[in-house]
Amino acid sequence: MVLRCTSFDVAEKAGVSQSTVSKALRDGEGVGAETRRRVLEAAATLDYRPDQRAVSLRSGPTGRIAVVILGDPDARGAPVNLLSMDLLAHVVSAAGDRDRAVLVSFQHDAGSFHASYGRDRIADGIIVIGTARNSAGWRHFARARSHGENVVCWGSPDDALPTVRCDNHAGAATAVRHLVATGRRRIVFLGPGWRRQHAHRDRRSGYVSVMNEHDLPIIEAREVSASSRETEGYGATLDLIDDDVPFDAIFAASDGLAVGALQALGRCGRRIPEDVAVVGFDGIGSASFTVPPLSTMEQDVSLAGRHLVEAIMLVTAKADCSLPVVPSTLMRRASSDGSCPKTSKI
Amino acid sequence: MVLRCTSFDVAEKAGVSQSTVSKALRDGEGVGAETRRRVLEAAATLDYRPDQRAVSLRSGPTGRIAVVILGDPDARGAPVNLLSMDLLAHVVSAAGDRDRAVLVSFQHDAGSFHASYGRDRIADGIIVIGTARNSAGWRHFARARSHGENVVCWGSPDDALPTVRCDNHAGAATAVRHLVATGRRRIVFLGPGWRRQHAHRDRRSGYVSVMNEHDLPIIEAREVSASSRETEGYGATLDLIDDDVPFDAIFAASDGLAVGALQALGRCGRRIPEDVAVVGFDGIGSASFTVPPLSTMEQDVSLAGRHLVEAIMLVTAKADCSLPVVPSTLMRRASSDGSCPKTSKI
DNA sequence: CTGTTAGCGCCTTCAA
DNA sequence: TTGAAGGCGCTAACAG
Repeated sequence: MVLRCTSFDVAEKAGVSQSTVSKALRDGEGVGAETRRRVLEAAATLDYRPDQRAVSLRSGPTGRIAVVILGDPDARGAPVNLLSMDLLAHVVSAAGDRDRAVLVSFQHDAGSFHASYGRDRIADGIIVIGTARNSAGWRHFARARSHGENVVCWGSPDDALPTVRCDNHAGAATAVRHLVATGRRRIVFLGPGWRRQHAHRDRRSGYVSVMNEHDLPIIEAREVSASSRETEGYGATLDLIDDDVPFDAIFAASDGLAVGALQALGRCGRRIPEDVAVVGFDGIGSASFTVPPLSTMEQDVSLAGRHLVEAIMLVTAKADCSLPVVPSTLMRRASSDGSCPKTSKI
Repeated sequence: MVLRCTSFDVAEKAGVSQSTVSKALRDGEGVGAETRRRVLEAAATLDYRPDQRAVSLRSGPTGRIAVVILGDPDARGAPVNLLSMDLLAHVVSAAGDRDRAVLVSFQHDAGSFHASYGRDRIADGIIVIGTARNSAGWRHFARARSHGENVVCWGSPDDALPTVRCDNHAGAATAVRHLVATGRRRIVFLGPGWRRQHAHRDRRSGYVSVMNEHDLPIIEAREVSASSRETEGYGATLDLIDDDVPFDAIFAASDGLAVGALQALGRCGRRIPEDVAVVGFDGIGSASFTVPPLSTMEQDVSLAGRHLVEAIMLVTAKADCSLPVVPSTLMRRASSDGSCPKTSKI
């Protein structure tokens, strides 16, 4: 076991005072070269490292960022939203690059939300990443912010918190234009069961505007609510088929929905992309491993992660920051491109 | 902004001394009822909360657990191993249940590993979750442990660290028995390109022993190394087909490999499961969303998460603990069960 | 250039 | 029952 060893031990061994040790180990400013050498040597042989709690206690901010993954209110155990997890990974990486440690928690139950990271001096700011459905959660963090917590977020259904988001309208328009350009005319918009959210509205409006541009009919899948996006997409697509709605393409507002649609189409014998082209939105990594690989609007999560970290640092420093919009790019894969299957990643 | 407010402020407002505040807010032992009431009231109106850094500095352990996700050495940016992320989520949940905060970091580059959480008093112990390939990483954490860090892990290729793992041999045997029971005879073992690891050996040995039991031929896919398991599985399966190896089932040592196999089989026109049944191993959530849904040996990640947290707490407390083995259960889905597609989750 | 002296905010003996 | 005093380990003024 490591015996705890303090700067006093180092001081004794080097034959200097404790404060000299502190200075020598920090920047070395105002310490004689020879003295500094002795201190460094003593510290090395004793394997000394400063207690970060004391350092932090003394010098103000904690140097930590809290990341809260806000899950579905009815989620049991751990959440599995792939996009959130993907973004989490990038936020952690970006925070590391800026020398910030990251505290992570998963929260979903109303009644057990925890947002007092700043007050408790556990972290300097909070990044909330979530799906829009947990209204109680979003409200809780909005309130925490008005009580002085530093908060920025991704995925909020509204504008109560400073938000980093994707350019949903433009991305949706790009996706739909791609479908139109490849000859599709009866393009269905497949939205989530829960529609009261920013991202969904913007993606839908992008779809609508391009369809109008081309005088094509707006076709919307019925709302289906289920425990996962995949199941929603599956159910909604089956409904379309049951209702004998003619369609030759689906633009899904999220990859989860699109994956469900692929399954439903497969089960009903529709060929993809010959009979129906499918394009999703989000860019979860596993989308490229569906059969056939799913075309999607891929959000730049890496950039989003960096933006979130920059934003929380600025907010914490009380600096003004206009929150940036993250671009998305079309990944053409086999699900929307019968004539060109080689664009598939594999 | 929250003005920092200390126990001295509360003391002044309540007309008592600071140490009385401390006691009153803690357990209330040895404090008069009326005094305590006044203190609580003052604390409430001032919205006082103890600075956790000071609390921790004073009272020993940090109350935090570090979780390190060890990624592929050549990973650029953030890792995407689904099982690791899934497990991370469960570890964080389990830690929350035991009142431990979790610090997360993603590490992959040799040369920038960070393991001195204990020495720096940043956390009391480290849970390393990783894929076996990052040998340098595993070595680094093993060394850190011998220097006094408290470490437990999941996914280590060897036994240098206390490890929580799945019952790989038994799980593999279950999977292969299932294939045999449903009439398959020429069952391929599809392993990863990188074979020097515990999990792989045990899963292979489970396969071999059941095949031997039934006098069936051992058929192993060629090793293919690629940047992802999916691509490895894809390539290895194509090789099998190119080599005209006859087979009617694939048992893949991980779901990533299995997903790649599904893609390759799909592209070559083999029907699943009529021509080839496929069973994976791991239980990443998205396996149920492939087309067709993938049968797999699902590890109990939730239990694994709890075990890891328990283990690190015991190790930290210098208590003995025998590390438990996590069971896996067969999820029968359409990829291995032509006659019974309804067992699919959707 | 170095050492002494105050704290950071809290918990915990020990007297009163 | 309460308060005064002494740390936890470190940083940062201020003297020497």
